[in-house]
Amino acid sequence: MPVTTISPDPEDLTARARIRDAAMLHFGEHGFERTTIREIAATAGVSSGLVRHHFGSKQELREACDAHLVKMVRRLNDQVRADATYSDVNYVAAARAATRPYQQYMARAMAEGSAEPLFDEMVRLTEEWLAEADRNRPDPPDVDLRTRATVSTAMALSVMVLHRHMSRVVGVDLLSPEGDQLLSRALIDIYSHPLMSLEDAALVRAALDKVQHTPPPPSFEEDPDE
Amino acid sequence: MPVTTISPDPEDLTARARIRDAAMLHFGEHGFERTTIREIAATAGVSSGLVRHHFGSKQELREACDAHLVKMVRRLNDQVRADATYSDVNYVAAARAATRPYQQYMARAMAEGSAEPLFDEMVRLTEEWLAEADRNRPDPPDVDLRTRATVSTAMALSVMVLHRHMSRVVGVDLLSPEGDQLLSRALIDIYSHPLMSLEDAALVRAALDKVQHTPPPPSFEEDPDE
DNA sequence: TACCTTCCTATACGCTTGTGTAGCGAATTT
DNA sequence: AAATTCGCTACACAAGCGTATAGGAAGGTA
Repeated sequence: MPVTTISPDPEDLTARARIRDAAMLHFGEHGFERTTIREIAATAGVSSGLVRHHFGSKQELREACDAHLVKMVRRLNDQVRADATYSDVNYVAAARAATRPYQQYMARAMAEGSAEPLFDEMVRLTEEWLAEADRNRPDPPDVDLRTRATVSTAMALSVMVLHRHMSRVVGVDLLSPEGDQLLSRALIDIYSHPLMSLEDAALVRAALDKVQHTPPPPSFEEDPDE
Repeated sequence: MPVTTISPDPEDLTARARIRDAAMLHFGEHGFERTTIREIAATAGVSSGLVRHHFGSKQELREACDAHLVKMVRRLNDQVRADATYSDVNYVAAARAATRPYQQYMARAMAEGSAEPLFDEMVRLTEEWLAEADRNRPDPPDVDLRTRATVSTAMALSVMVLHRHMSRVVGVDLLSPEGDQLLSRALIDIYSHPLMSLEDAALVRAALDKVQHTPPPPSFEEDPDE
């Protein structure tokens, strides 16, 4: 399996890299605000001062993590694309499997509004993908490619961002290998079946056209007991 | 429009309610960690001590917000369901419009792993919806109803959770009325068109069966420059 | 040898935060 | 009318945080 390589012993990494990895671990697990520089330093096996020495501030450390994430995902994407053993049909699953080590951090970053370049790039890739899908489509799209790609990207990412809720409901850790199997199958099943018929879609569109010219959205009554 | 009511003047609310509303506002806008009790108190027009008096602790205040969110969404859901002016076909859009005042907070709560009961309830509703859709489906589902409902729910929530990224890319605030129009149309278009053909789905499933019995997922080489 | 840069630690500062406590006025109860 | 509760404020505290600074050890360079 050409893309597979042993990740180096943490002992072999430079302190800077260890700090970054520790930061991604903690940021991914507890979020940016709830993790302290001291915790990161502790799991990296260095002093807290060194964190500042290498990254300047907590915010800059986060940006370094984001940059590293983008770099890694870009590299993995290239690797998977270049690898002939992955047909383009199971490309999605391969890409998801590839980004597994960074999923936790990626999910947090996305949820917290960080990692903008990564989101943008994913939209770009989805655009290419959708543009191709549009060619063997009977009816013309109702909205522009960019918007549809954005929504599709968000949907794909949602399973990462909300994996805690999902795991709780399903009863399986979706970030584990078994959970990933289950999730992949569910995604395939959903992706290959429209949730709405074309007729219903037309009906809703018509309803939308009507609503568009009516007064602003409804507000609602508050609690009586307050 | 029967469901529409004027929301009461903030001046008319009890301090407790004002605090809760202010908390939902700030939590929704900046997240739980980044908002301070003092900020909440300030926008509620009360002292910070009163916040503690009414809610005990910041965490309990959050829980009160979650509870209120659940209550409101449940109520709005009942209203929309009971209202005959909404056909069940544009039910989804109506529900989204209905929850607008709470979208920001809801998105944060979901992303931060809070509001479990609400997610669970949404899954339950999606299960009912999917069960019906399953009846006019040619092929049998590959995974259980619960799992598919969970994934579908997460997807539906993604547009809320990632609305910042999406708005940035699209160039329109998706929480605004115009953005909502655009978003609705995009969702309808996506929901009414499978992103993957049944043949491709079968192919990927087959690939998954093969992968299932091979060694653990690939790990990747680290940066050479560290 | 002397000097400088790089990597790293130790310690401390200043600020913000959530939380605790004391107390006041008004309404309600007895 | 007295007592008690309730809504609310003001003030203080202890802890934890990010950040800053001073300095030591190692290694290269002149």
